[in-house]
Amino acid sequence: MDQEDRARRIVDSAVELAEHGGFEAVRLREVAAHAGVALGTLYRRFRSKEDLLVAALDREMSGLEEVVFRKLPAGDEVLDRLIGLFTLITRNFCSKPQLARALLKALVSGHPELAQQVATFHERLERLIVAALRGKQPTAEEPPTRAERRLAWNMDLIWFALIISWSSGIRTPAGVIEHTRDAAQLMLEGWEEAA
Amino acid sequence: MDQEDRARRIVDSAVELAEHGGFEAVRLREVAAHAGVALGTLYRRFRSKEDLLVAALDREMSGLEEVVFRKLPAGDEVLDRLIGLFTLITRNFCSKPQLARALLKALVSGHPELAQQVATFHERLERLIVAALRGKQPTAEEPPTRAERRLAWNMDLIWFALIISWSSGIRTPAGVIEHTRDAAQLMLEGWEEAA
DNA sequence: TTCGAAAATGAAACGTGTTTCAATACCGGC
DNA sequence: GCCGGTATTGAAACACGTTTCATTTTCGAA
Repeated sequence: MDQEDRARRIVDSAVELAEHGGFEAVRLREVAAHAGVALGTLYRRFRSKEDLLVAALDREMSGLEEVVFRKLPAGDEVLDRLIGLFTLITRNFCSKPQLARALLKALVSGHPELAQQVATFHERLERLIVAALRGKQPTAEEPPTRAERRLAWNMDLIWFALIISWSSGIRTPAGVIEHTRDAAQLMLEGWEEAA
Repeated sequence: MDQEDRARRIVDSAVELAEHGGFEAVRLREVAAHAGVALGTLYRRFRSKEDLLVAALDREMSGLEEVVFRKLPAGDEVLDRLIGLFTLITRNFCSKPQLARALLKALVSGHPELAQQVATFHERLERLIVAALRGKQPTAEEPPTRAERRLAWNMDLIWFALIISWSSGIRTPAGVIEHTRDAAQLMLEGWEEAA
């Protein structure tokens, strides 16, 4: 029951509560009680509710990375692999809607102290996209090319905006995937010959 | 001092407070006092703080539309006109950072009752983008083509994600503009011959 | 002008994020 | 084993979004 354990249990409790009732259901007194710690302990580890939920998002991303890197979406065509990746992560997010919306809300909360973590989230997503582009994980010897980073960068933004649209209630998961495919097609025009 | 007036003054007060102190500075008791109405009156017109701020965003968008439609960004090239538009709206947003962040926060808050207004925001932005693409406003006789809507749709998402990045503190206004240009170039490859 | 419904008011209350603080428990070094 | 500092606890308090409600005001129709 060291400090690590405490932090882990706090995040566990937050995730559990968020899965059922979303952002508002993550009542910090309840999180603390569930985790078996005092409210002050929670605030020693996490600067705010948003900070806590962003930590939870970090963990979710790790799970996603493990899934993706273990078995990269197959497909002979770049487009197929991209679509495979985005289908995977969109389904992954939307399968726990309340949790995903809570984590997204924290991510876009705009708290300045979370800026670094927000940046990291996008970097991790871009790494996944580059891996899907290539069909394998980039190595130190073969770092992402300029073109790859450009495309990953843009697809990250597109998917991010789409998942927020879903979170806002103006798009379905299927709509997110469909539009992501359309954007990928648009941006991949002229890709094969350039490669 | 009819109902319209009251609602207008409430939004006025919210904007004024947001300009100085951002989202947290929009304290509803203060908004109501500034507007000369009771708190209950505010809650009769607006369902929540986010609803109020989205109404303020609506008004800001009207101002932006007036500016853009009065003098559409010039340029012989499609790309120049697009860049002109996004430079304009990015500067417009970022010139009142606290206000913009407050309005964005409300926009992405995920409250289901705001879904329609969020959708409308994107539609208005897409209309501006199509106008910039053409160099003139679309008419009923010449509605946006499929290709135009596709591009506007994607550029809307890109810019939206970028402005949220700015709001999160991970990008500067110049970075937003720069990246928007890059995305526009990428998506405009093969545009001229297709037109 | 009068009447009734709708709107507005003022004030209180509630829930929850966040802060504070004194008291206590823990833990590594002597 | 003892000591000092650090982490934890429990509880209280504060701020602010939101709700409620009894009372008063406004306003259009008869």
